[in-house]
Order: sequence, then C-alpha cells, then structure tokens
Amino acid sequence: MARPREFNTEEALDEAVEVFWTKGYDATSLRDLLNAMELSKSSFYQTFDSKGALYLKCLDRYRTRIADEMMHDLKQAESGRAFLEAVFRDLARGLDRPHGRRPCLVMNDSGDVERREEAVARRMRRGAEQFETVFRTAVERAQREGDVPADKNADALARYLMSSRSGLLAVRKAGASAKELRDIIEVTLSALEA
Amino acid sequence: MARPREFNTEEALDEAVEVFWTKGYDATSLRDLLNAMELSKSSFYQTFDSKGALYLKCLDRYRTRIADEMMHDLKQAESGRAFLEAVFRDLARGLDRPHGRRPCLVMNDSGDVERREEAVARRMRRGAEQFETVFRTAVERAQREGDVPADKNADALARYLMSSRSGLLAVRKAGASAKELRDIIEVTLSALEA
DNA sequence: CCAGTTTAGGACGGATTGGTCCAAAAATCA
DNA sequence: TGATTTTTGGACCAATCCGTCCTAAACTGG
Repeated sequence: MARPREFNTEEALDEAVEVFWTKGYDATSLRDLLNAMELSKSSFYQTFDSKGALYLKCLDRYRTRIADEMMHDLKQAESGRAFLEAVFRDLARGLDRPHGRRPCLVMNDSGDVERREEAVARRMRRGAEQFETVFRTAVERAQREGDVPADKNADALARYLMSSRSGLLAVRKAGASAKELRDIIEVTLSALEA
Repeated sequence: MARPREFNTEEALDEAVEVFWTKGYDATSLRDLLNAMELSKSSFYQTFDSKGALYLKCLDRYRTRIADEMMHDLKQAESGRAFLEAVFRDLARGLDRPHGRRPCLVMNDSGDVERREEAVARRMRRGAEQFETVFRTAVERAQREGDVPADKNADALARYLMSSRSGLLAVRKAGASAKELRDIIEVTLSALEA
C-alpha cells in the first residue's frame, strides 16, 4: 500500500518523557524534542498534535510507567514492609549518576500554579492518587503481615508516605547528601512503628 | 540636585517575588515584571541588571523573609512544640484563597535539574539549610521543654521536618483537601513522640 | 533658569519560539 | 510501473522573547 512508519510511537514517547523530565516543559524546545525523538517535524505534528498535547501524553505515560513498576515490585517483594523500605532506600542511591537527582515529573515539576491549565492539574491529582494507592496497598499488606500496627489508619499512612516521597525528591534535588537523605528516611519510616 | 527615585527598591522586589512565585521563572515575561513592579523598562534595567539577576535577588529576598518570619514566630511561640504544630497546621489553611496552594519558591519551583545554573542551585541548598536551622532550633527548644524526647537526634528530626514541609507543599499544590493535609500532618508530627 | 538625574515609553534588534506548509525522496503493494 | 503513503528537511510565519538605545518629559536643589 504505502511506505510504513519508521518509528515506534511509544519509544518516541519515552524519549520525550526523558526530555521533559530533565529540562521541564518551558525549557524544552521543539528542537530538543525532535532531536531526542529522532523524527522530523512533519512526523511529529502528524503523530502528536502539538507540544502541549505531547506533554499531557508524557505525563500519563510517566505516571502509569512508574506506578505499574511500583506495583510490580510490591507483588515481588517478600513483604509489604520490605517494599516500603526499598522504595525509600532507593531514593538515596545513585545521586552521582546523570539523572540521580531528578524529582517526580508529575508531582514536583508540572507547571506553575495559576497559569496551569486544568488538564495538567487533573494529572497531578491523578498522580497523587495513584502513588497513594500503591502505598496504601503496601501498608495494608504490612498490617496483615504484622509489620505495621493494625490499628493505624492505612489511608493516612499512605498519604503520608506519598507526601514524604515528594518531599524527599525535592530535598534530593536541592542537593542533600546520601546520609542526610537516609536520616530523613529513617525518621519517616519510624511513623510505621507502634 | 536631581529628580529623586519614585519607587522603593525593596517594594518592587517584593512585587517581583510575587510574580515569580506565582508563575515561575520561565513563564514570567519582562512585561509581567514591569507591570507588577510598576516601573519602566529603563528604571528596571538601571536598577536590576537583568531578569536573571532579578530572579536571584528574589530568591534571596524570599528565603530571608520566610526564614526571618519563622524565626520570629518561634521566639514568640509559647513552646517549641507549639511553634512546630502551628507551622504545619498553617499549611492546611486558606486553600481556597487565590494563592492558597503555592509551593515554596526556593525549594519547589526553582528551575530544572540539568540546565539550572550553579547560582540557583546554591540558593536551593541555602534554602534547605536555613529551613533546617529553624526547625532544629525549634526541636532543641522542644527537647529542653520536655515536649520531644531528649534522646532523639535533633539534626535528623530537623531535616525530616524540612523535607516533610516540601512534601506537603507539593501535595497541596497537587490539590489535596484540608482533611487530607491534616491527616498527613498528624502522622508527620507523630515522629516527634517517644 | 539651569544642571543633573530619573522618569516613561517606545523603536529597534537579534534571537527563538511553536506551528504550517511544501517539495521531493523513499518505501510499500498491486 | 503506478498509486499511495510516510519520510525528511527546510522555508516560512507571526508572535514573543530579553535587552539596548533614544527621546522627551518630570522633578529636584542650587
């Protein structure tokens, strides 16, 4: 029939996520995107409608990718408590790597407060919900396993962990050392004790 | 001798802080700044050298203003513990006001990770340090007053509170309700218990 | 009035922006 | 070969960006 597509939409999307995640929306130019995604301007606009529309797609892809990965790790983990400790411990690792201090694209970097359009705001809320869900699932499992007191409010703990994660990412971005992050994490997880 | 200045440098700076705080650096145009600061382009460039230089001045002013205010509140507070509770409680208030969900200009909004120049990065670290100092002072006072166990590591607690604050601001920006924020705060402060 | 300074406001420049459009090459299948 | 579609890459556009520069008005103290 015709010439087939030479690029994979999802792979291109992943590249775009990388750029937005690293540089932020405003500082990312169309040129940056075309270079990273390795496609021409024509293909870009034919496949993704605009820079703004692409950004929304990237937010969705980023969120589902991270959340799915966390859920997968939780299922594989030997215990809910072990999963939670691993999640936070990993935040203090690899700080020297190129992107070792990147915060969360959805929670920490998405647009400003006023001008931000509703579509982005909705995705931030959705991100918070989804991370909270992961944490709640882990906390409830830890409670069943006897590693977290059963009388604690799992919803509140889950929200707390989700918020703590955002804080740690911000502090990590601000330049905290691995030791400082581990100190914070130790106190953070002490809230799971009796 | 000559015509006197018609604007107050510090007041103009405060107006600029408002704009950057609300819209973010990239989304703030020179026109936005001139309108808010109520001065002409000539006066602007004569007094502040450039948009970038102004931003650095704004970061400094914002940080010292907030930190000084917190330190003042701490001195006035009836106890270290009461101060800490008030600081966090206030984060969950006035959510419906125009700027009720603005995060921290220094910790949550300053530039991207890679392109960010060293001058901004330095100010983020400095901001983290200063907030940490306020919290450490409060924690040590609370320990002296018997409201926080004396055997707890005040440095670690201070860092933890500083990180928690950033997290709460992020979650607040993401759209959390007052009740959700209060839930998180309750768990957060439980780390100060025995 | 005059010298000195700040004011306002806009012209202008050079660069960059996101986005449209077009022409020609490339690749497929019938 | 011919029809069809996607490819690339750049020309082009209107807007916006930050910043420089200029002119003319406004204001002050001497």
